Amino acid sequence: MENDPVQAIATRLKIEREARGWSLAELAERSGVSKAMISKIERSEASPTATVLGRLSGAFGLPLSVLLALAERAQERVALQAEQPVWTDPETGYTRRAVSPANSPLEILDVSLPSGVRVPYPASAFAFQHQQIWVLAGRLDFQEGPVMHHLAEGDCLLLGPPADCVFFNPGKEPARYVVALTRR
Amino acid sequence: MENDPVQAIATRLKIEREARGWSLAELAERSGVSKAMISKIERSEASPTATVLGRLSGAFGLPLSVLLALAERAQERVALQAEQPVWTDPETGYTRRAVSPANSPLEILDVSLPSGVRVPYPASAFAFQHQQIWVLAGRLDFQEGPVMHHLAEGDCLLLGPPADCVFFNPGKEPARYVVALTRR
DNA sequence: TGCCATCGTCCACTATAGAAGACGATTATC
DNA sequence: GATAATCGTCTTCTATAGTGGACGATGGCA
Repeated sequence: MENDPVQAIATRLKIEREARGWSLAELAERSGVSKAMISKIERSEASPTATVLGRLSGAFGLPLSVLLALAERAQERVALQAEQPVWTDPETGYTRRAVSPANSPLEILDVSLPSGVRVPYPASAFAFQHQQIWVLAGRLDFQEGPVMHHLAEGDCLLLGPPADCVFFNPGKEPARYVVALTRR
Repeated sequence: MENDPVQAIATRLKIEREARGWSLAELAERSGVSKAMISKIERSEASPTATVLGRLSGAFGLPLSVLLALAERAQERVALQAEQPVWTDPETGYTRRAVSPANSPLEILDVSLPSGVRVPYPASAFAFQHQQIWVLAGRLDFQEGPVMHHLAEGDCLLLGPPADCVFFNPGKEPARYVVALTRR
């Protein structure tokens, strides 16, 4: 029953930070946690308190339980559907499911966007990662900086250099799409 | 983005402990965390470290992420299916879904037990709670102390005084059943 | 009534989480 | 090739997490 999550949190924290292209200083500013402490946590030289974990997950825009669920799957090779962490935005109904076992250099997300919902995504979250969007069902209007892409079922878009983006579902049915990303 | 989980952890920890009828001293012994510290955490006078949270969730037999997911839903009244914490035992495929929004005096669990799987449950986990088992699909052999109950689809069993129990699915199909429990 | 046993909280002390800033290493810019 | 950012780690210090044990309250039980 011995279950120290310090190591798992360490590797996951580093992954989340680097996936966004953030330095220690930048994550420190966004989260309000000192960069010295973040450095220690990432090297598993400290056991963060619940308060600090809450600040860090908040900076990533993730509920703490989802961040930990991702951390716990660190060494798994197979991710059963029932074990995949799901996060639903209670306001919009936007749902994001982490399909890939964690710690893989390639991550797959299964996203469902309700009809009429609009989700912005800041450029800073895209830095240092290559990603593609593939629509499984419904329609998706994707604004990439000044450019607007109209995607329908089966379409796949490769994202360019980092820009502020917006996901929007113009249809009447929920849009379901895959986000696949790899880090630089 | 301010998201201090200390209060939510406090109430959830107390619920999990009391649902099992454990005193501070008993949880302290099972988890290896001092009872003084557990008392502080339950009164949200301390922010537990990841290490301590790992020991506590381990004592409850829950992954840390599930414990936190339950804590996060503290003040919700509606629990969307996608938000309900699910835990799957990787060895047996046993799946448990927490249906009720947390902090309610009545809790509903949606359990799926694969064919041929056997799950023991110690008497200590039952103390101070009243519970019923209702089979939705498949068959379930439920051993309650020395007594064996054979349940089929639609059957509902009211549990007696605390005893060591075993869930077993003798059928070829997965068994799906509801566990409803309330605290004393 | 008196005596244990057990409950949760409080106290004194130690270990460590966490903040602020210094430091060497690396890379970009001219 | 010198200067200046910026990176992550290390150092110092303070706040607090965490432990062991004492304490008053409560509840059987003789």
